[in-house]
Amino acid sequence: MRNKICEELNKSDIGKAVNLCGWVDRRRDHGGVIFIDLRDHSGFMQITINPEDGETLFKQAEILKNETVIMVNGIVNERPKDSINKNIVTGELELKVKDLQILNQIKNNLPFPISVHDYENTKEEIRLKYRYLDLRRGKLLKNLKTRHKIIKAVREYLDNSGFTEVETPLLTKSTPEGARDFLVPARLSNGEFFALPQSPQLFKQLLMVGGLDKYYQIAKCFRDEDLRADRQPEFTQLDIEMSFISEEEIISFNEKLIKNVWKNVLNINFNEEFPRMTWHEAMDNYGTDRPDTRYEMLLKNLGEILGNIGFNIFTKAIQNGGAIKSITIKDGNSSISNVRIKPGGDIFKVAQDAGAGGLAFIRVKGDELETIGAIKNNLNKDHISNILKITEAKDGDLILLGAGNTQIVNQSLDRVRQYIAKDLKLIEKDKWNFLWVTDFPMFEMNEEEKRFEALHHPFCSPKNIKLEDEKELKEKIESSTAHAYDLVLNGLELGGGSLRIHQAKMQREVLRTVGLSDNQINEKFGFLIEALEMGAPPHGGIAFGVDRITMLILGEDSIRETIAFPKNQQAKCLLTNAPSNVSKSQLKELDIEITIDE
RNA sequence: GGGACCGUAGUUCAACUGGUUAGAGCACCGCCCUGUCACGGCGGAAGUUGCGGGUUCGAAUCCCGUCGGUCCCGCCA
Repeated sequence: MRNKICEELNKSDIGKAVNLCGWVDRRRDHGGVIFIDLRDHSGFMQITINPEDGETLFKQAEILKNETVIMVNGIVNERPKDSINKNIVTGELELKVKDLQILNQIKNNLPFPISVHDYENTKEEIRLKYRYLDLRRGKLLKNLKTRHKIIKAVREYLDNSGFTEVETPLLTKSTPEGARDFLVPARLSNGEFFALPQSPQLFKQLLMVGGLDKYYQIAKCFRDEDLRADRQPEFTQLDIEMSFISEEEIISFNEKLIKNVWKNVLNINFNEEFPRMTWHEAMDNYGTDRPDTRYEMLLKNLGEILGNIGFNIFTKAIQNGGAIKSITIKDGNSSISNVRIKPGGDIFKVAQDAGAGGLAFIRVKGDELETIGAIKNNLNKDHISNILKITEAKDGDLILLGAGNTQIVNQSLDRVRQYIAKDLKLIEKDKWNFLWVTDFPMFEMNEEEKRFEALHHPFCSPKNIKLEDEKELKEKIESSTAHAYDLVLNGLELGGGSLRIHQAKMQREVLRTVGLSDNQINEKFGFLIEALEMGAPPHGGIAFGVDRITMLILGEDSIRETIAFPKNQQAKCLLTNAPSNVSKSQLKELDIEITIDE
């Protein structure tokens, strides 16, 4: 059909006859001469039509509308010197048209403008409904190409490192804990359901038992939970698993893999090793397990000083086993007013929304502290100098304080820290702050349900627990640390992994600890435990969020900008109108009845 | 499940404190124009202000409800 694409053309083509296909991006009709910007996936080429070229041809060109699909045949000409357009690659050329064919006509009034010149901030709702038009606008195509480049770099790297890509089932078994499953009715086993995988976790472990040694997969995963800008019900993981491997080996290998992606896609080299931090250090200093290290304002512990000065809220916090922590805002006295940090203020509200009862503050003025009387009156010189020392606060700085339940103090100061960093524009652009967070606890207490939950998942291997000592196994496992690690980038979790449990006895014990009965364990995970009994090698791995990596590399705010056909926030596909009703006969075949009252 | 913000022409936006016939750019339709490149000029059509109700002499604007959208919390082993 065509023998060239627009941006392949250069001066060496002058005088040659070529066929081009594409869309009418824009028509400039001067009455006598008509210019058309022809657009294809590569870029633009101006085509020109004069009345002398033939009456039929000219009349055809006169009525061309934007986005009409055309094929043109003509001679590549050099443009007159004063008509060169430096803004486009083919700006020194034009195509003198001999023949023009309309391959597809368009209806009037497209839902939104396509041409880059009319690129407008279109409502996402209609962008999703007409996703194919949105794609044609170019930005999304560029994003998809970057995504492809990332995946290609990953595949090449892993292939060169001896990995095999294996597809694991999409129709699989529902498992308790974790996210809600998407269920699929199984016609041949009436009344029973498959679940779409939340991750290929157990299958990749079974591949290790099968001796595959090094596995990866660009895996679609499904979780039926509410959506966010960085969360879709179906998303893509880069899933990796290796056998006979240590935690250190996995971390350093994957660090190289990620560095390779940044090198290939952005041509950025990281010569230093990614910094590391234990989970406890992260929680202590940042109040979160995915710290954004692009800015300071670390959390400082003031419990020892302020816990016994006689200020009731502080005293209680410490007595109840909680914490008093602070963040220091450089020059906060001038940048943040009292209105904002007192009840009703925006910063106060951020802390409050995170569960904090309030937000105390201290303003440093010279070597004096300015704060409410109930705090100030109980501070002696030693207190003051210690506070200044720990908070590293100087004249003009503002110290914000949270007191109470440690988790709530951490969470609220973390949110306040992030909020202020954005508000005061403390985040430098083009920073790539990777961070490994290690040594996650195996379990945390779910206070509502009064039971332990796995912090990562119940297949992580606990550190330093001896399987032989029955008593130690039971006693120590609840408070144990996992061989688990997350890779964090600029405060966002890129991926996480662990060494897995490869011994059946340990796996049973961990599943018991998260509250499963032996019956439930056998029913839900019997196949895994059986496999572990038959010569499972020590193994471990990691999974990265491909959508998130792509989003960060592109500098987008939503993973929807990295996915060809994403769902909206109600988990609907506005293009196809899925999900939708199915016919009665379909339901009958499955013995399924819909019982929605209203 | 909860909170915040939003919904005006095909589209992007405007319309002051509630006050004429709800305006403008692009797109669309018609006419003119032989070197433009976000071409230009003249003219035209295009609106149940998401929907329903209320307050008012008067509602795009205020109130209530509802539908839709985005962001966030919960949730996401």
